[in-house]
Amino acid sequence: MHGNPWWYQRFRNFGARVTQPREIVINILNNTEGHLSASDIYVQAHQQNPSIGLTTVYRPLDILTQMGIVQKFDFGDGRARFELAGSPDGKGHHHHLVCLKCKRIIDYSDMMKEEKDFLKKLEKELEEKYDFSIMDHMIRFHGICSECRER
Amino acid sequence: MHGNPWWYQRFRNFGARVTQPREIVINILNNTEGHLSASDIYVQAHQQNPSIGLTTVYRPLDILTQMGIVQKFDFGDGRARFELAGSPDGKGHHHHLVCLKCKRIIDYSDMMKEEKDFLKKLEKELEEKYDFSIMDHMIRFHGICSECRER
DNA sequence: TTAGTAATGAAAATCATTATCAATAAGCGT
DNA sequence: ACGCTTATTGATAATGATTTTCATTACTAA
Repeated sequence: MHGNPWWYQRFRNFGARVTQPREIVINILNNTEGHLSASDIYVQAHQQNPSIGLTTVYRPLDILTQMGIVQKFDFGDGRARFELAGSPDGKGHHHHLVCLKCKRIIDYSDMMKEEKDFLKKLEKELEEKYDFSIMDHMIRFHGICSECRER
Repeated sequence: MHGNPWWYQRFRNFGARVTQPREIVINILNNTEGHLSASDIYVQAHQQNPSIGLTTVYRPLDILTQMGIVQKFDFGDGRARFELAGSPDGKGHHHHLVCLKCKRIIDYSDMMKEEKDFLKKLEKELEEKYDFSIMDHMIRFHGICSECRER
């Protein structure tokens, strides 16, 4: 409300305090491209403030995920990946193609208009039928990327 | 072709042998409801054949996932979950609502006709644009279930 | 300022998954 | 059916990401 980042209020509503480690983790996610693992984030966080340990990266990530600010992914390479969730209709919104062989990830954001139309109806139906408050969604395709197909 | 299960040929095409452990794992997935973890499957497999160890459950699951016969999920409770993929238009086809608080999973299979229409177009576009062979897809919604909302 | 409590940081613990390697068994040709 | 070749298995040990623990520190409200 006073020039505070957009997520300050969400923290308060959630009953969570705004702390430096949490702020740092959000900023790293906000400023870095790609799908970051906990230790990717740790490296950066630790540079910014060497007192921050790995544990203190996991915990903010966990709470941020519960709040719906961060999305947690498992692409099958043995470590979790994190991204800012962003709003489902905002510009950063995208989904993933995952290669079953090499685990390569391709981001796409095609046909978002059609996706939005479809999901709007579907979400409405699901929320009513299952009495469930939908906060975000995730769409993923599995298959074989061009490089793996040629081998 | 001679009364063999449907997946025999897919094994051969993939260059994999048809073995008892693999057969047992597929049958367990086929006969059991829900989202089974590796050790859920191990318990049953070990009952059917006590010589089967945990390692020999993980390995078939891995290869079956690579073949696209099995889908591997991570719902955030620290262990992977497995399901027969089934065909995207078959009867078992469904997706998930995942509660961010209690991790409860709700299966749904609503609006499959609309989903199919939407995905058919989207997949075509993605396959061409990214030169990627799509084998299956996964849709998931995150939010808060009715029980968690009331607390 | 002080009490009350949430959050941190370091280290140790947990626990699912993977690697290793000798033993076994599929599938192929004969 | 027989043996050959090699993928697969099974037991164990190793790995490594994530959690737990607990004493310390830092918010927040009164």
